[in-house]
Amino acid sequence: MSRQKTKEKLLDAAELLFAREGYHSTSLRALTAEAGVNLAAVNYHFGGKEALVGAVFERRLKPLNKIRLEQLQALREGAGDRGTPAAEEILRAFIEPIVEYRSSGPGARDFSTLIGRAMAEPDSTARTIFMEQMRPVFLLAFELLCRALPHLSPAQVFSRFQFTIGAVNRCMCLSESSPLLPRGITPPREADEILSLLIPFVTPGMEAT
Amino acid sequence: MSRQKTKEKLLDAAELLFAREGYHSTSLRALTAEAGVNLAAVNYHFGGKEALVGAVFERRLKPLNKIRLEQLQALREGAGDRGTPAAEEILRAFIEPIVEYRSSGPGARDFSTLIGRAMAEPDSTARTIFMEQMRPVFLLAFELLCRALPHLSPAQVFSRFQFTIGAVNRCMCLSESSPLLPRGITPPREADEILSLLIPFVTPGMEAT
DNA sequence: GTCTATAGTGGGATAGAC
DNA sequence: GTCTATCCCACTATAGAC
Repeated sequence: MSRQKTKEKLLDAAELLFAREGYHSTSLRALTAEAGVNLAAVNYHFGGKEALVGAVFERRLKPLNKIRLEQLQALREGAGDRGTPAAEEILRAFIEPIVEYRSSGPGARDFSTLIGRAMAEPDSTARTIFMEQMRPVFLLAFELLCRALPHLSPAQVFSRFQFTIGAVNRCMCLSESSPLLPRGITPPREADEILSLLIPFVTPGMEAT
Repeated sequence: MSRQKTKEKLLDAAELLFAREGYHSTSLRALTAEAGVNLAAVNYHFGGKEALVGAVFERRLKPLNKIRLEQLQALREGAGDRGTPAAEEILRAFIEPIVEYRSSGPGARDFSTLIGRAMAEPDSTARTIFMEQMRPVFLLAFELLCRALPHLSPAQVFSRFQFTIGAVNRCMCLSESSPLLPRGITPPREADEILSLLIPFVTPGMEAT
């Protein structure tokens, strides 16, 4: 009866604690306590700690990348009408869903922090699952970008797209309490605001000759 | 007599293993074995594992940021002659040293991977030491950028500078074996090449109206 | 300054009752 | 499906001989 409940509670707690403390620093004891379930539940439902982090990524990333893929595919279809979609539209389809998602709740916010970390971490379950889920989205966006920017070599497009991902990623990790914040500056919080800073930054960089 | 030797060996091994396996996944046993020294040496020379990671960052970051600060200060002094230094020059002074440093050897390469991770990780000794060392460099670059881009608000300059850092950071983490690499693409390896991709990407983004 | 041996802790996983 | 109790292991840190 409460099978779904317990699994969900574990996923929520894992998301929160992995984001806040890191994977290795979070013990199953702390995790199950936070979730309000028994210590053995992780092993029963997921088979172990590693599999749990995989499930955390999969739960959020699947619907998110579905949206991104749909938007990118719509761009590709629609392109027949009026040539190639502009780089800005492609970048928006890639960036907007994650930025909006981040603002959709505290759980989503923790999750986006996790993503930021997964990209920097050495090979791990989290990284592998993350990359598997990202691959089709990344490759489609890359293909469209190459078409939109024929004056650049694929290698150039690839590098610039990586820089773009880095910029987006930095956003995901940026907290209000960054020790680098100069006096009087507050980083943007709303999705719209973040997008209206990010898109005008990455688009000219992508398009530059 | 071999005090310096042992300390250096430990720092080298820590750099390598922390970069490859992560901080928490690296045991003192593995670390001292890699360094070819005794298990107790870490505690004797550094006082513990945490202090060791601090020393790893300090050893590399101090000379690196000295170069960056000098270049930025030279830009500020020289600005009197012909107005304000261009955003591109400021960004180059910030980015060039780390990119060149990365190519200067395998140890430096591991270290730059560590930096990439330190920025995404939750609060830890590594992150604190890193931020302390970066602060003066970051603030001076920020101040110069604000002057070079008077059409932008300081908050805008801050966000865009953060995006820039994200793009640079992404470079530091990018390995040849990225699971996202499309067929036939090889990421750049030489410092010059990386710089000539990075600078033309971030400069137009910073300067955009 | 370096080593061995070990104390002391906390972790992931599991057996078996309910 | 949930719980308690426990096993077993790996780790950091330290004491004390050399």
